[in-house]
Amino acid sequence: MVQPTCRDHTFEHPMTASRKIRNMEEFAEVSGISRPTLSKYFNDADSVRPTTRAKIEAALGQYDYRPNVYAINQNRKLTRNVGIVVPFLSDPFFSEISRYLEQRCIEAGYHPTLFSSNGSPSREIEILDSLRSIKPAGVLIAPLGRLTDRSLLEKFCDDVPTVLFDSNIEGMGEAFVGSDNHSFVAQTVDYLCRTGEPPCFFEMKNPANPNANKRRKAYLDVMQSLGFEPHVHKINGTGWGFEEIGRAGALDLLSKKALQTDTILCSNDRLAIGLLAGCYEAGLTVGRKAGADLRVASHDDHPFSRFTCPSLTTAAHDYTSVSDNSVATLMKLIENGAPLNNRNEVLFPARLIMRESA
Amino acid sequence: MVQPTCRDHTFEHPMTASRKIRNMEEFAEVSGISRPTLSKYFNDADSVRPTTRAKIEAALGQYDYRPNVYAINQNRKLTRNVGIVVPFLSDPFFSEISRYLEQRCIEAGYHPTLFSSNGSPSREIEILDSLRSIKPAGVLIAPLGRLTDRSLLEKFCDDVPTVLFDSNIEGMGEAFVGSDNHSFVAQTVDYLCRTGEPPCFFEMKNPANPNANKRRKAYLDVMQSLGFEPHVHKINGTGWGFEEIGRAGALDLLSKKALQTDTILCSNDRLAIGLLAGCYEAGLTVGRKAGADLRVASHDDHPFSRFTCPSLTTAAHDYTSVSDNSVATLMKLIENGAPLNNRNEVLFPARLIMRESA
DNA sequence: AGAAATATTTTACGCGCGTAAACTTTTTTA
DNA sequence: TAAAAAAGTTTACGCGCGTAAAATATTTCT
Repeated sequence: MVQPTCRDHTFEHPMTASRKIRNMEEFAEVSGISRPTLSKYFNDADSVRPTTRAKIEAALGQYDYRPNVYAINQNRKLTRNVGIVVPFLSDPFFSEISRYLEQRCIEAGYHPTLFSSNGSPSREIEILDSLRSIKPAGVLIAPLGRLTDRSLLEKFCDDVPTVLFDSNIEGMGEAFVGSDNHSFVAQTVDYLCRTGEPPCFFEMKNPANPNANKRRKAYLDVMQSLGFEPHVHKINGTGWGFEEIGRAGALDLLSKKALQTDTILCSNDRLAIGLLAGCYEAGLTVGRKAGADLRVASHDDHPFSRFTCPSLTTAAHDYTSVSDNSVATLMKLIENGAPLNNRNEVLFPARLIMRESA
Repeated sequence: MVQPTCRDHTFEHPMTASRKIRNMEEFAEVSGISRPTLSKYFNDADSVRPTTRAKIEAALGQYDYRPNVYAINQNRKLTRNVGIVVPFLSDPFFSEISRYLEQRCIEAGYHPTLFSSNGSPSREIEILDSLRSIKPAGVLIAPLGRLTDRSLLEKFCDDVPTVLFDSNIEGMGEAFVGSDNHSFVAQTVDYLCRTGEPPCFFEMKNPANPNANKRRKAYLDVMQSLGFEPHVHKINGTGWGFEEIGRAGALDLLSKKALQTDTILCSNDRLAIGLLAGCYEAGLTVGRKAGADLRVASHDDHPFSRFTCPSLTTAAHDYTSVSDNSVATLMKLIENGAPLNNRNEVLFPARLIMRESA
């Protein structure tokens, strides 16, 4: 293997004309603290006496030494690594929640690493393999759902403390933290029925995400309990291009004049964004104001649903609670050092956000 | 430290009732291949004789052994790790391009790790520190821009082969791969001027991203060369909530009736999305069709610009070329093992996407 | 101040693998 | 088929750090 030559120069830090520290041994010499104590310090700065800590940190200020991560971890059963796995990072919902999760892990003193399977089941498996090799203390995963290889994920969960979030897979992992889909749909349906015609339901034919199925069921439930007849429109399309699927589905539905009501409830905001685009193209106006052709509402409070035209009435995830609770649960698991007796499931209710579309 | 107890069970793989392999030594025993040869194999499967390789892979099928990543890397100058750093992963442009970059790195046999500084300069520095500790063979970074700590990044680039993408910082890193902002603006301005009133320019007052400045300059240039008077509207706002900034800026601008033209060119699509929302709220119609109040165009071809109402006319990045070229450049750097003689800069032109907004 | 409790130092070994050197086997070339 | 070349094996050492045990030093308590 070719070695870089020009990068091997001994770099002199401007504020310290001191020697370059190659390992903990050398740092022990210059700091006057023994290596085992240093080792303790780097694992937990509070485990050494304050005076010792001060000396170490003074030396750190001068010498810019950092323990070798690989050497630290190779001989350790537990690292402080945490894996965060999502199905599709380009989906703003997941990039948003990942941001929260990362933040919480860092605050808890862990090192999060973010992975996206980009909708590919094989990539999801590869990620689990990569994760094994970094010996994570724990993993937070929003699985693909229907496309997830259940037996492989199950084996993974046997070996690594794992908390599922967003997409539940029955019995998988030590815990699940997510949103209460029934609460989402109950609020939107209830609101729509109170303020106008009862909604039909707009969703993909074969949703990969388990939440979609729960939302449809909740829609049917709530409509029945309110004494209205439900109408479900299942549109074609696969993959993660929900906006385009929603747009095409809307155009198809509108051209067939298949709507029984002027109110559409979408399974999720990304479909709704596509549907709004389709309605616009078809020349239909959307909104709750008198004179509009349609009302559209949805679920998730996607970061951009605030900026659609009209802005989207939706049921919002409690991003903060979901991410706080996911991380807290994982930390508890890790610190317990053993699986929970029974699988934990926590669901957070939605918050209805009334905007202009319905 | 508490050790997990229940996870320590010796797990028996269903298809093989064989012993658990703990390290390369043990795998050498069961595979009948010596450890140094195995070591060669795991570093480069093609570096061993085909018959040997077949034996190893047969054993791998049975025993499910995987070398310890930490042990592999701790004693190595060069790893196959690659860092990918972006300023804001929740921005769909960056999540999209990260997806491409990851893919290319994997195809090239490297292990990409994705980081987002989430708009925070201090987090960007922390990421550089984390990166050092995983001894990356190279790094692809889209720096924050104006807020980036230049001297720290420069020091990092001295130590690690680094390619900048999207946001250029003069002289930083071995190469820059990005988009030709002049080409973006030239195409949109030219198109707008040919088809209606010359545009004014809509941007943030203090853009963190260097592309914004180049786009403004290009706007001024192109307008002058076409013989039109330029008008730049600088709106208030900081941070990465561009849509909201654009929306508030639009409402402010419209309420002041400060527009000199019916055509607005936005610095980027996210501002444009906010501006469209603002126009909608203000009751103005946007589009190229007769009867519309305003025309709006922009730059980036943000993944959602296809689904705004109306759909957004914009200048598209060549995502593929930028990511392919970034990764190819980095791989060349890594394999060379030495810095380039002179810094490489590659800019890709835009592709005008005509939609309904202008 | 003296004893007890707590921290630190010394010493020593191990982790899993990279890698160099010398030697042996297999394959290729003449 | 013998010699040369290539590949594999043996042996041995090192990487940087975790960590246990015993000895020593420091702090805290009575």
